Amino acid sequence: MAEVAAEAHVSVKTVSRVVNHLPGVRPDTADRVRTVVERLGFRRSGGITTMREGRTFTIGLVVEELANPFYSQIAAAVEREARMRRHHLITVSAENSPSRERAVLQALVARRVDGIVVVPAGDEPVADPSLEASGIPIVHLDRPVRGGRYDTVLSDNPGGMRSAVEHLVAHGHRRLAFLGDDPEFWTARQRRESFVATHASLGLAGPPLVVMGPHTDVSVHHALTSWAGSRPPVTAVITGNNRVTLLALVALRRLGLSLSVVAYDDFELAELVDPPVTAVHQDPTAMGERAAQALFARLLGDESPARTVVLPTRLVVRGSGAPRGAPSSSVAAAAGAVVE
Amino acid sequence: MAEVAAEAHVSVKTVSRVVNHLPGVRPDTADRVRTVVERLGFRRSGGITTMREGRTFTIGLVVEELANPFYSQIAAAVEREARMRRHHLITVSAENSPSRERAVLQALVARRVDGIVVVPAGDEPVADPSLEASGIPIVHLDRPVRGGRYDTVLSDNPGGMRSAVEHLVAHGHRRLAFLGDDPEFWTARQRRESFVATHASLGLAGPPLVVMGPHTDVSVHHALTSWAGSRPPVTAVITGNNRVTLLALVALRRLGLSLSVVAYDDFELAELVDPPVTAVHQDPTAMGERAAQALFARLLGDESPARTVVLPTRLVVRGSGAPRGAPSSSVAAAAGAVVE
DNA sequence: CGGCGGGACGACGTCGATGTCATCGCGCCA
DNA sequence: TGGCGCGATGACATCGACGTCGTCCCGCCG
Repeated sequence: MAEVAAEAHVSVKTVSRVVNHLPGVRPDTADRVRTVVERLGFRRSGGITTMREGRTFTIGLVVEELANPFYSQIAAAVEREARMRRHHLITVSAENSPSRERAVLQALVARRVDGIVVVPAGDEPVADPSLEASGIPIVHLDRPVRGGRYDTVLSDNPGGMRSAVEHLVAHGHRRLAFLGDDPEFWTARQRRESFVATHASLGLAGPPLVVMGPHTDVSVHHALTSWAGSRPPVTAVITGNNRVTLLALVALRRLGLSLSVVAYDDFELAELVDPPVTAVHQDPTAMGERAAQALFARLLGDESPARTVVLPTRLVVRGSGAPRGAPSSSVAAAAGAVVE
Repeated sequence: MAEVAAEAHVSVKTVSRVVNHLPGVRPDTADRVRTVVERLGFRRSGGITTMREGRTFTIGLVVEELANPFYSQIAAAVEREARMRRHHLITVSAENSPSRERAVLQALVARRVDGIVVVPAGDEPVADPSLEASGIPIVHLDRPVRGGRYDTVLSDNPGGMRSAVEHLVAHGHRRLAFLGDDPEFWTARQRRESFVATHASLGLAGPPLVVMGPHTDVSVHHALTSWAGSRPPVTAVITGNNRVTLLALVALRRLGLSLSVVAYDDFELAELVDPPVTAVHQDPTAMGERAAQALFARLLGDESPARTVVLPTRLVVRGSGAPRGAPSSSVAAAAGAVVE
């Protein structure tokens, strides 16, 4: 800038005025400055406004794994909201490790991001004094954190699971199983609990069948074969999230089993699998939008108490919920057992 | 920092030394300072290093659409490479608009990112003097730009398309069609050209059948029905990218057509579609990694001339390439028509 | 013709952290 | 006991841009 000023025989202040379209500069002087600015390819140093204004017009997003479609849809939504407000988005994968998450959050705070949307890795709040002292607004997404001092956007896991179980039961299934992900995940536990509760409230016989992760193709393979071979056999499986769904569908195909499936987490090609997969749709786009909107509300000065929003899920029926494979008589028998 | 210094009865310089683990501070003094730092929750102002070092330890990624799995895999790979090098990643969707891309690049330059990976929206270089004057390293990914002054990482589109065509012909298909995406995309044009060239080089009869996008379900529906009804009928379709693949598979299912399909762009559930979809695998993860590596090489001072890397594709055979649906005699007849 | 008002412009301080160099104080040796 | 050397520490300038306020000059009016 000093260079430009010298070249144009003005002070840096005048250059500043011209660059920022401030009044108080004679047109001919402004022209001269603009010419030099053009010639020297001068640009403001950007990072400097950070210092004075204390804003970086950048927000951070911490997810588990960016390659997972669930999170990439969230990231796309958050980025769009940010872009609409002339902010940039820094996205980081924390790989579901609380220690990594803490490091990542600290790094984002050090970068002076204006706010953070985070899918928490653990249930415990990140006890980082500097993070709290920074006063940077945070929004929790998809999973709550004990204490709940921050805005939180969740999906209605109990409702989603209930709709899945009820759908299967309505189609005559009486022996259902839940193939959940790692119970370390809050969402996995929520879905398990709702599965068990709904199982009981519908008066289904026997203990609820549940196998939690973390899963590999082997563990899924084992769970499915044992369920299919049990007496009476399991006729329908609910998968706990998109990772589990993928493993389960592959295993079912390889094993030649034709259990009914309801997938928790909808996916783009659900319609194309044979049979088309009925799924609980969570709308990660809406989740990302709501989280970003809550964050920007805080950035605009919203000082109200932390809120928790629970977004509804939607059961997308595509056919995989109907009884298949087993002789129709057995289905009829099962259906005959319905109370009421 | 001044606050800490006053509290600890030392100068800001000494605080600086302690915080940065610089030598020349008595252990007891350092302890005292650390205690105060802890108590006041002091953190370096991050953005400030920008001013002196001129580095932000942040790189930018510009893609078309973050929700598209192809790009989200790229983003995940670039983010991982960046994280390994203690850099942050700002990801922006340019929605395939050159003007938006230009604005986005300018914003990233103003943010003083250290480097940029961009999937160019157009063929023409972004003629922005300030961008070039900034001296910020840029790597082009997936699509080249005229002039080619920057490092570029591409996928072997001609080779990928050739492998797809050859695979289908090897399975007896003689009437193939290409359902390409918008020819505004360089990759779409490359694949079209390779389809036509391979079609000719294999001595297939008749003009190559090509319908380019942009596509909607209607346009895809129309193309597929007209191909299926042509004389002799088309027996195999190559889809131009993951967007087109999705539309085509849905349309085929709805129409009840059983054309063979080879998808350009592999996808996670390709194995689960009925029949499993043979696909040209581009490995977006490797593309993102290579691009990031090239960028960081520049950041470390690599001054060599711009290089272009072309990554190989891999045909993942899953069964959808084999003739289907049509009476076996017609396939046999087609197979009988093979020259040699 | 002199004073006054106002537009145009520049000197200087500011932000947060750090490089540079001066200084301070202490112990040791001649 | 005076001087010297060295480790510890601080004062100050610096980076880039902008806010504040003073200054300068010109034209207009009494």
